[in-house]
Amino acid sequence: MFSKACKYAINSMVFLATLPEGQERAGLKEIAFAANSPEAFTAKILRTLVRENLLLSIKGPNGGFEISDEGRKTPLYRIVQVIDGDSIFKGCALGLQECSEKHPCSVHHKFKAIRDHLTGMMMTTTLQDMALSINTGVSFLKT
Amino acid sequence: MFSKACKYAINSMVFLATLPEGQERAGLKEIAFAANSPEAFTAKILRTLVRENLLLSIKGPNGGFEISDEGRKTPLYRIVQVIDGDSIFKGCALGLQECSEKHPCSVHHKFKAIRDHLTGMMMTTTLQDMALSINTGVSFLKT
DNA sequence: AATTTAAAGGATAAATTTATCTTTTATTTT
DNA sequence: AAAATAAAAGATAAATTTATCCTTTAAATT
Ligand code: FES
Ligand code: FES
Repeated sequence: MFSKACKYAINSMVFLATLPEGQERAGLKEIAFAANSPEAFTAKILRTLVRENLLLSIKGPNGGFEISDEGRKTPLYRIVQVIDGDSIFKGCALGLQECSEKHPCSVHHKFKAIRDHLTGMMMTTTLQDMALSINTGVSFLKT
Repeated sequence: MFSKACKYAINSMVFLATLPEGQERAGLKEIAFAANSPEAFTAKILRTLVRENLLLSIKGPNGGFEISDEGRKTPLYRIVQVIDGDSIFKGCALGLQECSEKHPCSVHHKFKAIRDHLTGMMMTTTLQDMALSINTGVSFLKT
């Protein structure tokens, strides 16, 4: 469904979103541990998120990463789009170059309904929402 | 969503399912062309499907592949399961080792609904259904 | 200013997926 | 029986994704 890079990105962002006001900064090591992702690979992914202004990064002692205000409000959709592109939201299930009503594949109608449901869910679920669910003990970040 | 190998498998099977009674056999070349898939790679995938008894293969002159009766009735679900495994139907969206109600990730409830919808659709859509939709001109196999 | 800390950047490597090519085996036709 | 045909099998290669490592840059502390 999503690439590993994308899952690492989501889990890193959600972890940062769970941190309380005033101590929202975390270092790479801490993030990678919390997100269950390999450190160096995570670093690379975080830089992408920084470039997208979803994260702030601070160098030097006591440096690290913070989720930006924008990042906190960001829907899950955006993370997936940034890391994996939007083929999962737009592409044909069976590999036709274009998914369209005009030239549909043999599962288009059934598949589109599901894909749109997924898209809607991803667009309306923010990292903040996910973090809250974790902070209230309803769900979990790690296995 | 699905791997290329999986899309090639589905499109090859659907193509074979579109062939009319009495001339249901096709060679690798014809199949690969119809399914828009690379020939040698397709050959490898077809062998997997033969091993699963979803296809029959005949060597020698006028040889080729035919969809088996079992294959014709097979739900799309089975092709995906054989080629990609069932992580798409069972796995956690965010990478937790187990997807479960007891230890859910932060999108579990929302995601599970969608995933189950997908699973249901894939279980109830047979290759025959897809082939019929193509044969009646409602949908298309190639771009 | 010098030292330490931690991210940025870039090079490299491992693993997996996708793709191709060559030889062997089975089958049909001559 | 010999030749031709087409899939099976296995080796190899290219491309992509995942992962690690090393040097540079920026910032805080001493
Ligand atoms: S054309 Fe295949 S999903 Fe729309
Ligand atoms: S635990 Fe993540 S989808 Fe079920």
